[in-house]
Amino acid sequence: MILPRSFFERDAREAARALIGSVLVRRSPEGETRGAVVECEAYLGRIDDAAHSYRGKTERVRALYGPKGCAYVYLIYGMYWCLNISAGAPDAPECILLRALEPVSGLELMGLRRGTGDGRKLCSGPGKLCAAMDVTKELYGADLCSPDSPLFLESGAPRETEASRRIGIDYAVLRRDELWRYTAKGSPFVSRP
DNA sequence: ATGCAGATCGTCT
DNA sequence: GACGATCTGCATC
Repeated sequence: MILPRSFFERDAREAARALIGSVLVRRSPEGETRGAVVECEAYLGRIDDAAHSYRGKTERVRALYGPKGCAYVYLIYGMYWCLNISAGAPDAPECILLRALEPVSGLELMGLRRGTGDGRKLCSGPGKLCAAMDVTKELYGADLCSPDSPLFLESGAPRETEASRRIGIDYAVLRRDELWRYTAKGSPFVSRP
């Protein structure tokens, strides 16, 4: 069952925690790949100095100001793409960063795109999962709640989750210690223990 | 196991 | 003009 828009129309922290165990599905000309979400982080906007929307609306984050359940894709360090899903109450520019997936199907294609055969490392990071799932700027703004979307989420088996500090945002003096990173307990597919 | 340099460019000040 | 919500390979302990 595809996750409805209402799933994302709530506090990004709640949606992020509930997202663990869901399955990200990518349909491309080369084939279909699937991965269960085992790690993600919530970014809250105006009150969160780690969020790209902390300082308001800019061209890059315009997807966070539209409908929820849409893709916010950005380039980091000039070479890796990162995938976020817009979430939050209306007018709240929040999002969920997908950080790691447990490969479910299409492993061969993922390996081809990633240049590795190690299943544990195929999607164990925000840049890695985008490479494995072929997520690029072309999917910017894509509606993940639409039936014919090339990228969408399916509900999965519930998993026990844990909360921890977000990764790589030590510059965010205000919110660096918030436990807004969620992981599937004990999963060997996360980006870090 | 831990650490660090380098790659590379769009976005924002 | 500076800096990333990263990843990889190579060096060292």
